[in-house]
Amino acid sequence: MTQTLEIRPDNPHRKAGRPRANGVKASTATRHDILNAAAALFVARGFAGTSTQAIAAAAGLRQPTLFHYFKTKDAILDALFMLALAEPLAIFKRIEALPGAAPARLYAAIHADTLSLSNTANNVKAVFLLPELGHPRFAQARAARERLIETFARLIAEGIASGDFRPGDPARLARLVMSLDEAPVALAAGEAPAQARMVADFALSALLIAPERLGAIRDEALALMSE
Amino acid sequence: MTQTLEIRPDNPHRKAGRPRANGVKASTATRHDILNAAAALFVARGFAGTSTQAIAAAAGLRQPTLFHYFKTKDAILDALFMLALAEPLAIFKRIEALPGAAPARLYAAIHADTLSLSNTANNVKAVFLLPELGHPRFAQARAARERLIETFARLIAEGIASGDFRPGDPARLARLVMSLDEAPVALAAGEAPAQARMVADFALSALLIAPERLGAIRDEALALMSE
DNA sequence: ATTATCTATAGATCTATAGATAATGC
DNA sequence: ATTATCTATAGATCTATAGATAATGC
Repeated sequence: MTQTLEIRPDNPHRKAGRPRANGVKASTATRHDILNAAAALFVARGFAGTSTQAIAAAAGLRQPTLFHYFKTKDAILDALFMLALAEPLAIFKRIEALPGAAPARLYAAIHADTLSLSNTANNVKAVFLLPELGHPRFAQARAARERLIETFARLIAEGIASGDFRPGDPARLARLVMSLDEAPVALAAGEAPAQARMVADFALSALLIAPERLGAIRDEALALMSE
Repeated sequence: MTQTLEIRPDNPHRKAGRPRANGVKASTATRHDILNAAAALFVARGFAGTSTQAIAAAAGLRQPTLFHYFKTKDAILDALFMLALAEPLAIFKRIEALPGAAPARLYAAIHADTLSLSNTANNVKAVFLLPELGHPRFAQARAARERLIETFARLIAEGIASGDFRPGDPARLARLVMSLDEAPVALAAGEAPAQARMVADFALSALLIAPERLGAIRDEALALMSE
């Protein structure tokens, strides 16, 4: 598992096209470069606080060139939302179909979500903290993220029903878990796995009636995922 | 305790001044109204995505009137940050001086922080999720918030040393706790105490080696605070 | 005389479009 | 012929200032 969110070069064989004004050889994955630059800037300055000029400059382009790759500025943010959601959505779907007990599957989901988001270049996960996510024009991305939270909620409800988790409102607990996943963290290279484990351990310890089972549940979860 | 963050009317006896263009009688707490309007808009649309025109309209004023109360748009956000930080900073200072054991004091801190933020009109707490908090011009607010996180970290370190909490990196755990406190939640009226309890219970359950002590710790914490 | 507001507007953006241009590909 | 880029710019903002105005206070 742990497919990275690496975006494939839009056109790996590209040679045509006017040279860039800055003289730098064009990347073969300009779209990817734009998304990376935009993610870093949106997270640092906000969406409205980042001009298309700033994104273009960070990607080594003139401002109007962005509109060759994205119809509007909104479309850039939408692509980032969808990019950060694609992998967790696929993994969660798989996890929900697995046979294991609720605690191990919840551990696996939290672990995979934190890891996938941390994996992505330039902490794409932090885009979910942007207020724009709440705007109607990004309803699709918001709905996809709600599906992730609902998966957490279902697994939590299952664990409460089975007597593994302490009683509580699964929907609210699921939101707390998601806010742990999306906690803004500056990760050095290679720290993502440790962060994923810390977050999943923290969440499961909070939910379990018998937290001394954490180690066994972690092992079961990681075994589930490596199948 | 639980002093609310209610802002005092800047000038409760005001009668002078040109009438408003919208005909509505001027509030006696215009500054307060502006902050409330701005908080709701910043959280919904982001800081740069909210025009001073929009804030003024929501407060029943013409756009330039804002600048009678705040020198710049930045100053509005800065006032919001400081407003949301004032109460937790005061409470944390008190808690650190209290004699109780680390778990109860940590419980008290988390509970008070979640409650204080939820108390404030218009979910001011969500302003801490705005990317602008990271900008140098808001360094003072960011530093104040870091002091809150350091209080969590000190209490967590103390609890680990005393054998109450499971081992871990106090600084990272403190950030996880803060992200629970600031989890974006739409609270109906009167739900804030339940949310504060849920967050504090969740955090302490995750940290304690013996989570069956949670009930006793909660009682101790609430007793501490009502002294 | 003081206060809180207003109207008008300068100057600085910022998004997106139109259309030219300099490469490669055939 | 197609592609990726460029330059130039229209039109729509948006912040903040200047200075007038309509109340109350003395």
